[in-house]
Amino acid sequence: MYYRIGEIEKKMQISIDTLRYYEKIGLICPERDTNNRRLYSGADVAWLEFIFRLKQTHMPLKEIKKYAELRKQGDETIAKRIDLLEEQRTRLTQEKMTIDACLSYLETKIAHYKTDLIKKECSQSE
Amino acid sequence: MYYRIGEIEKKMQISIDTLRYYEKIGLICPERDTNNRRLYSGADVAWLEFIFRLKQTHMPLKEIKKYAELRKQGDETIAKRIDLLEEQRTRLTQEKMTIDACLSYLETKIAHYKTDLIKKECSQSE
DNA sequence: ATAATAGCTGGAGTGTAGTCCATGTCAAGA
DNA sequence: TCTTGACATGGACTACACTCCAGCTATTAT
Repeated sequence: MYYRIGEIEKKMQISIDTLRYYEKIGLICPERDTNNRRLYSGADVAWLEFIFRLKQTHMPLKEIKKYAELRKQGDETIAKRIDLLEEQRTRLTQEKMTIDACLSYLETKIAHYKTDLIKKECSQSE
Repeated sequence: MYYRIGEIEKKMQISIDTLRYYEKIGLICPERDTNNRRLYSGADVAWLEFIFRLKQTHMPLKEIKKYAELRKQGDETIAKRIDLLEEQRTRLTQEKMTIDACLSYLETKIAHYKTDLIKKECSQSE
């Protein structure tokens, strides 16, 4: 099953321009039909989904590209790819901790503001 | 207690250029000494810490600036500030879920690659 | 036959968040 | 007095990740 660029745009949340940009920087390389139009395979779709996930979690395209390069080089690079994925796992675990720290900071701040608000209301009703 | 820009740079992980940039876009407005040099108060430091946290969790400077504007306008805006902080809390909770989804995706992928590696080793030892 | 639709290319432009640089001022130490 | 160090300013430059545009081609619908 193949998809054309417009179908991919609708299927996933990636604009045609972005898809072409990703190709330009070497992230993805779909086949072409006889009229030179891009044909994205099921494997391409899976890869785009992966890219999408990595981007959602703030991996820069440069990093994603490293992984893409390894994919292109074939099975010899599987060990290296595992390394990259494990690094990313570590980063994400770290990031969750950062978020938790920020969340508790927010809670404290919100709580402070709320008591400020109550004080204000009291003084106004005097 | 006041700090000069070089001290702030060392104290926190923010370069002098970035500190001046933040001032330019109106995020922070330190006092000045008689020689026009910036003097950051303890409150400024606390505010920079807050900015740092928000940035760590990917809030764009524009959003941070909204909050900064409300701060400048004084106590009347506390309710609005609570709204912003609660929105951010929602976003971060959401983001944790995104990260978890990506993490389980990574686990699956790593597991697949590892079985691939084992297969490869077996076929090589034949 | 013609017009609309979907695609192509190369290249320019945009927004975000800095980062760098030339030039200048001021205070303190040798 | 002279130099060094820390600061100031305005403005140019950069990296990243798109986004837009002009001009072209091929397929489909009327």
